[in-house]
Amino acid sequence: MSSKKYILEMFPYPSGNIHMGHVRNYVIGDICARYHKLKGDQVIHPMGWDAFGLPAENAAIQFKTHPRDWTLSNIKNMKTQLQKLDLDLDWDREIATCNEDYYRHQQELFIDLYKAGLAYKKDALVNWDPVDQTVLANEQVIDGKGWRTGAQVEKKNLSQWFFKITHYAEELLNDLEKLKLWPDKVKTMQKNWIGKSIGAEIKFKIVDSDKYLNIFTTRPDTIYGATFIAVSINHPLVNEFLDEESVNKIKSEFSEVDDEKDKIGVDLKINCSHPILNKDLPVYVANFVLDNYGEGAIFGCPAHDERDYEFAKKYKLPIIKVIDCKDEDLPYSGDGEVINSEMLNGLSKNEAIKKVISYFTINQIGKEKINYKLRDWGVSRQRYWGCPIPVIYYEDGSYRVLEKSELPVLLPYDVNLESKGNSLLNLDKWRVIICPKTNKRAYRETDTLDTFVDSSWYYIRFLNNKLGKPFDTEQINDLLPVDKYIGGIEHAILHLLYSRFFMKALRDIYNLKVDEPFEQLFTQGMITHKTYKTSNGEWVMPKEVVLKDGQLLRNKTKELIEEGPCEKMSKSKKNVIEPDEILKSYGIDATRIFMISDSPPDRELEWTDEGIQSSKNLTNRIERYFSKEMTSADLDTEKKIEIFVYNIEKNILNFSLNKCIADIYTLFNYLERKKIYLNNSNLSNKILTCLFPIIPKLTISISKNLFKTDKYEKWPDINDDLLYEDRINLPIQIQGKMITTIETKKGYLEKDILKSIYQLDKIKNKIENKRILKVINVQDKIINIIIN
RNA sequence: GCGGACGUGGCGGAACUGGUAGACGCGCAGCGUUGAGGUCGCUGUGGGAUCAAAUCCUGUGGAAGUUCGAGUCUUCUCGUCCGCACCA
Repeated sequence: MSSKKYILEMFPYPSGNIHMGHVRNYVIGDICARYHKLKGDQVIHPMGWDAFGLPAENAAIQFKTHPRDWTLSNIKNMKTQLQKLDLDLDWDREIATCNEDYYRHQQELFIDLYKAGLAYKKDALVNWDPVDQTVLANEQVIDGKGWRTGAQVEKKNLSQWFFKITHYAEELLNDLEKLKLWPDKVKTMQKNWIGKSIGAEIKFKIVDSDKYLNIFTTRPDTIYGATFIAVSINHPLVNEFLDEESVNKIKSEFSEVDDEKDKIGVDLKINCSHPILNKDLPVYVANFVLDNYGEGAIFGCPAHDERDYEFAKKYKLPIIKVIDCKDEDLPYSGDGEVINSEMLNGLSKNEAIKKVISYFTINQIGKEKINYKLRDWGVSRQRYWGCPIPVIYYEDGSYRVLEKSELPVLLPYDVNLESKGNSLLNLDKWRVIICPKTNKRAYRETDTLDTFVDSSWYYIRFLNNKLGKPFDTEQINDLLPVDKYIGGIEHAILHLLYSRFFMKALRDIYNLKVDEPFEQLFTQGMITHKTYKTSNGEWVMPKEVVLKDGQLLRNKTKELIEEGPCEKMSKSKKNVIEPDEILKSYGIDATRIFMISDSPPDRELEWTDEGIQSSKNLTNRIERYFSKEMTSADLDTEKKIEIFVYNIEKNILNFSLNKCIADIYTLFNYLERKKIYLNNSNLSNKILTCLFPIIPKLTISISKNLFKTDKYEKWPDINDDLLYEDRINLPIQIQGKMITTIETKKGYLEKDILKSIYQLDKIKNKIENKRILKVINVQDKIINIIIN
């Protein structure tokens, strides 16, 4: 039964060289792809380049070249390296996102998103990376630092383009359940990132003003315990009531707090009235209120929230208990009976929440509200080397998103990268145009799109990379989702969430029948290596280290080397192994075997010299085996080979590739021990066909010799009769403990087999003078004898 | 703090829906082939008792439970790794 299989590995950033992580990734995918081809499936297995991005700009400055030249030459080099890996890739589907032929279609998609209301522009407080001089998405800020530069991210108010990913928050969350073949870990990470919580939005009236302050809470049941209000320093209210100087003063005070968890605040000297009680609550600016969650404002209920409690203690604010608990348990945030709360007294938490929300709704001071942590995706980047956003601005500040007929907006080649910030800004001959529609002077958008936009739909473009429009609807419906998507876990949120959003957005715009881009996700583990250091802390590459008289020495200088723990291969720690060098000394087949042999593919793989050597020994052994003179094979051999075919197939389908290697050893151990050599028999062909996806080069060279062909045609069909094993070693237990086994035929009669079992010495000794209470016979599996 | 994954020999790891724990590999030890060995072949290898063997005991982080039977299921506990983290 042939079907369509789309097998995809995450495409690489063309940084210059292929590293071992790529090799592992692509070998895993390649084994799948080759297997499916042998099964007669119509396989799509493309490769391309995530070719826009900042490193190219930095490298261009450093090496006095151009981002485009640098990128294209890297692509050329890496393609040569990839081709040495014997990967069965559809190179005619190749794309590079920096090519006009890719990004012009992306500009079209941008226009469609805009028309659908899914792309919009707004002033927003954004994450500014001061080193890269660009805005970052929330997903690209880790621990308050830029994901690439590690620089402390600043907040800036800028007018930016956004994609409305929040429109799909609920669906992105719910559809995680449909992704049965995704790792739970990734799904949980996305779930937490989307961060749905159900609560209420409450309007607090600002005293002596006709304005209101909106606050989101998941605990409206504690409203009677509210004793203050706190807002984030970036809340609009702050700018309204304080001048810039005071705001800056507070900001610097906040940034001086050593421990980020220390709670400090400044009294804004304004009050809000309590929505139910007749009292006023003071409003503070507090450092612990997040501006990017909820409304950027909270009501403080010190008795039942740790942070509010700490804050109230510090600023001597009242603490009112409204959930029944012991005083020493304060702050208590658990469930309990509501007290001190007039209309809610005696209710449980959930009852109280329900009742108070309905009260708010009726009196129009609040309502039920579902809140998500997920924010809209800011896609503007103040960088040159990216996809131009197809928008122009007029002198009056208004803008126009271009028509599709005005595309493409080409990225100009001649730029001065040495200038500060985005070099497009200084390129007036590109930036300034006369709008063909209005004949007015206009300026092109100089921000470019986040490169994660490029990678959000590349798997679609692979389906037809030559089409004059972004994609063909029928083809998408026919060939998507990707059946197996293989890559690193580091994209668990960013790329994989954005791609899911894109698929859904395109579905809605174009009436596609696909909801999710990737049916199965497989995250491969990192490759690690021991680290080596000299006594003065200098990292040393593994190839420079030699073992002499039990001591590790640097081969050139004879310095003593300290061995450190196994860590992810990284340039900075120099614990890297270069694929090119390994290919030279061990060949591609041994390398492919080692990539999958020692650990399951989703776990870490430790690189060892012994490991690659034993992989090499295995390829030598296989080659040697098939060069021996043929001997005759018996039925048992045929059965063993049938089991081998069955296991290899099962293990490839499960991504248990390490077990495939074990299967290979098991088979050859058996054949060689019994001195059965198959030479150019059909059985050889069967074995070699199964080995072909794993070690294509070697198996082809063997088949040229034995069969005078360089092709393997078809994965062997399994003969179930040969898999069936008639004779078994039946384990016998007494009191559930293994005693011995007895050889027998399947389908034995219990009373017959028991007769022979009771004759066995080991059993006889144990049951003498005992009464047999019960015999449990799990037919063809085990017999357990219970005695008193 | 919240969430997730996991804990099996000297090491990497096998063990399908509970049914012979340690497949396979690495390492180690012994023997052999070879002028040589990043080679190859054979044998052994969870721990303990016994000169040795047959044999016996014990054994999947720890404690308890369910079951004829638990690495696998349940509860508690300890530990490791990863992700998120002042999320109102």
